[in-house]
Amino acid sequence: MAGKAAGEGQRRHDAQLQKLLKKAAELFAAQGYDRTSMRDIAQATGMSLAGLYYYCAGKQELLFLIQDTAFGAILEALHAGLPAQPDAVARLRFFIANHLRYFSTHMAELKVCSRELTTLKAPYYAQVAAKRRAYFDTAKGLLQELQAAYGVADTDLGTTALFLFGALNWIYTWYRPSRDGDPEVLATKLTRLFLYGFLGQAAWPAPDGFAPPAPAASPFHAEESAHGPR
Amino acid sequence: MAGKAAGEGQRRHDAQLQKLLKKAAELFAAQGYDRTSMRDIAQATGMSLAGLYYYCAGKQELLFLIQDTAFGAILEALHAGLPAQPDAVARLRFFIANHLRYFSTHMAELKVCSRELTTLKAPYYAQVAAKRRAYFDTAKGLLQELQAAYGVADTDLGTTALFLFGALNWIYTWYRPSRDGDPEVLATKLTRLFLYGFLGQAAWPAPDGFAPPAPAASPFHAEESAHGPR
DNA sequence: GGTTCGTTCGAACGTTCGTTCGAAATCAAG
DNA sequence: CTTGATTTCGAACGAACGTTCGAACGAACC
Repeated sequence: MAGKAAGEGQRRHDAQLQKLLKKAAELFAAQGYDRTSMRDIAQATGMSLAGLYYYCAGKQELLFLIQDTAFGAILEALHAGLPAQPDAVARLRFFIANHLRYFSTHMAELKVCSRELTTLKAPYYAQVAAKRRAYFDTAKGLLQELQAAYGVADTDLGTTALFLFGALNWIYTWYRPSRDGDPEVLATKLTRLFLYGFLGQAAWPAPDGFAPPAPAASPFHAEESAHGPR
Repeated sequence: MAGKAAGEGQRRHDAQLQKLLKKAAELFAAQGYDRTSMRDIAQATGMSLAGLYYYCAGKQELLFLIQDTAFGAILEALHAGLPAQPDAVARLRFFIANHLRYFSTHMAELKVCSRELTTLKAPYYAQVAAKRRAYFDTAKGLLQELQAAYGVADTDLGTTALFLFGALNWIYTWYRPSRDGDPEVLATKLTRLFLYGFLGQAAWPAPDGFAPPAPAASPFHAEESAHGPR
């Protein structure tokens, strides 16, 4: 591999690494990081135990690469799509839908991101934490927008954002594609629940699951929101 | 220890076991189950490594006892207090407050319950899962009550309940008593957010954190709910 | 003192872990 | 074929793991 473009070998090398990361993520997601041994990963990839170390520096680096690329991708997709959203409500729904969309296509990776929050150590931890912080701050910014636009009195946006993140990050413990259906439908449901609450959900007209949220002038329809007991 | 009531020795034995469970829970919460060794626990309790096995059958049983007693206690407190609540809204708030109250006094144990959901194996897992299921079903029942009382159209209560559990179970990742304050205040905040949403929060008059929720005839105050952009 | 019983522990067992290393295998280029 | 770089792997290392076992301890009873 001297004369040839040197991109050929590079590409193959990268492809092998991606396959390794994919299998590792699946095992970490299924059994947890600590209960997964390098021997498990070797067997799943068809490589030998020693062969793994040609593609990565160690077990921690595997976890780091999984988390870092997952957070990077979800952040990139978020910032790529946000500017096209017409208003604050649509932006929040896009944030939620983006999260669920990425989750539905990379379930193992995102599960590992949620479950192994504190597993990485000194050199690796900081970089992932920075991306997670950026992600959180973006969400908090969206809530601030909503707060300003609708005159919401909320003295403690951080806590509110953490409740939302809780609902999002807990999904990995129960979501089953066959049972829980399309991520877009789930995103609509969670957006409505978060914005209008369990008792006020009906106030937001449900698009049949897919349509972007109707950017109605007023999110409340007076007649519909006047639910009372009986 | 033959003539003496045999309750004296029993009591001391139990006290020692409780101390062991407490320390084990703290270590499991701080480092995770897998990263905590029996040697760590021995050192934290002042016992020798072999001495631990006089009080428990093994590491898995430690985790089992921690999870089983925690779930048992929170379930008992829940069913003890629910009947005194006047209406469906008060019952939901009590459920949330009960969870946060128990969390604030047994942070390590509940963290271990949330984080090590799938760690227990065959003989132990089923019993804890049954209690967790009972806890979840109680919450779902409360939502059904609310649904009936307020005419909420929600085709999928299970998902809604899981969003609520997500917010609750995620708290262990960020809650710091000094920063995040009283659990009762947090419970009020989460109850309002869940029932009325981020945009509808103001509809529920905020008791200064402690008072039970006002069981207003209508949860929505028409004038206040008519927030629009700007 | 001697016996008994509940309690503690040092020492070790067998296993599994992450990682390393030097040698083989593979393969395009000269 | 030979060369040289890239890729693979068998074998082993030292460390840490959960658990076991038999001996020792201390306090109560005869």
